[in-house]
Amino acid sequence: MSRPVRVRFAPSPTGYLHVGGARTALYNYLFAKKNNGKFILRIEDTDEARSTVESLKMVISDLKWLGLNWDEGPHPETLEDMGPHGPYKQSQRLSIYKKYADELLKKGQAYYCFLTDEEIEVQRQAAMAAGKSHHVNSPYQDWSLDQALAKIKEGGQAVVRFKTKHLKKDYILKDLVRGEVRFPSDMVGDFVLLRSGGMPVYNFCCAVDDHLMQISHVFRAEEHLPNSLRQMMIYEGLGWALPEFGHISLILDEDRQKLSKRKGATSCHQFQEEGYLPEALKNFIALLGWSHPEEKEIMTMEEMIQGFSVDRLNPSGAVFDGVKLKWMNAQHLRALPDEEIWKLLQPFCKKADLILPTDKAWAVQSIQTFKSYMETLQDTVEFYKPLDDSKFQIYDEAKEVLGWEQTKLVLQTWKQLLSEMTVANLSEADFLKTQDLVKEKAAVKGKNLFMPIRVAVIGKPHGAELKILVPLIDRKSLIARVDKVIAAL
RNA sequence: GUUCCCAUCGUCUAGCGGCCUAGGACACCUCCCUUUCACGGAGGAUACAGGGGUUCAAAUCCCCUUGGGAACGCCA
Repeated sequence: MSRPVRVRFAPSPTGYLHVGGARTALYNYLFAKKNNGKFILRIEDTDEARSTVESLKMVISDLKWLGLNWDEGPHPETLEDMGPHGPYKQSQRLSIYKKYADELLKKGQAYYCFLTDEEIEVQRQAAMAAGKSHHVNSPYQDWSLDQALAKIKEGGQAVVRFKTKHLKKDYILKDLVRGEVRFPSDMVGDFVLLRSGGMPVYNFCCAVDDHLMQISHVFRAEEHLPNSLRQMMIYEGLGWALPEFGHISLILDEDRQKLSKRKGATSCHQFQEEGYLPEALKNFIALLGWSHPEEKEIMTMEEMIQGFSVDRLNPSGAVFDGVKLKWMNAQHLRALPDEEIWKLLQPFCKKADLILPTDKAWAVQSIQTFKSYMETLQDTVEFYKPLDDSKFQIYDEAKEVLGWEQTKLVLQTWKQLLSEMTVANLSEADFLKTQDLVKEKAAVKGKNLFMPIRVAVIGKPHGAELKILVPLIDRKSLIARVDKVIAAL
């Protein structure tokens, strides 16, 4: 209990950060912060075929976007190791793994195995046919180390396997979220520690690093549960004390399968591009498998940290509901100060080639106008499009309004009034006055009056209140729009 | 197939033996606000997978069944 809290997030860099990984990182982060511990980022890049520096940068950029800052690990900018337990990239720790593999080899707890893929496949087929679990049964497990070394000298290709046969017992894992989990030792076969090229495999590096980096608690996804048995065996073989483990439930898709890239957005980067706020994404994924003690729904990071505890982690899987995420994003977005929203919006406007006024008063006024409509930054751009003359268009949903018999008269009357004015932009009162005059002169009222005007202003019959929308557009532009709509009648 | 995990409204969840004729949130429906649409407000419908125990008392504990999921790699 006195052990200082040190947790880690250990992604393998194979692309942008997946939301499942993000949640694992988040829980580790929250746990560290809550307990005055350290949050460590370790890079599991021992799969040479899949790991790239580009991918590492992607993962790091997502982590940075989320604001999950780590105390030890690759530096967020330079990628250079920071912290006393480096290197933090497993590909740079090869000699360390080799050393412990040798130790296990010498103690007879691991052995060189010369089985080929083909031979293993034959075993597997036979086991399948017999309806048994297919674990490798290596004829080399009882070879002496010298015997194996001699064969290697002759050019033999060998992997190092952990010997499990003699381990006849149940391993009990006291899981922080699942309680006692009992694994029969024969649940796994002799698993690989070192590949034939000498590159270590996940379960081995993970155990070695967690121990060496003095990790106190391991929170990871449920899919790793069976790996825990292998890692427990390694810890036992090396005579090390186990860290605490907590296996978090899986995030599922609509079909209740493990959320995969094949179905919709799954990477943090995608959500960023779609205009989600990191605060909202974190809030949402935090609630997928955890709940605040006071059942808070919309939370700040600080509230999550304060309310976080392992016993509120839910062991059952959670379906990722994009609709709720959107709602949550809207809540966070609308809670932001107007200037802040405007600032966040700029990259999205730029991407859409929107040319908008730059003065602050206009910006704030426009944000207030659209605030109650905003869900993501990306879709907020849609509300701004009609405000850019070059992007003004008449939407299909306006067709019905254009077909009304009074529409032409209303628009012509309004245009006439606008033309007679001299102000650059109408004020709210100005607009209301013109609307009343149109009502009077054209003798049209109700939706037959304001719907055509709305279509002339934004190209569609639904949207924010006209009296606040109109002042955002200059008068000349308004006239040009009316002309366009009249021409389309 | 084998092993392990899981099981409350459609979804996320609260609930850790009596406060539960099961609470909240998203979504849905109705109404109010509103000369549109949103926002907001007020209501509504909807769940303890099934069966056995244990107990005075079970959504809560145990067992079985069923259903779902994951893992069984020289991936992580």
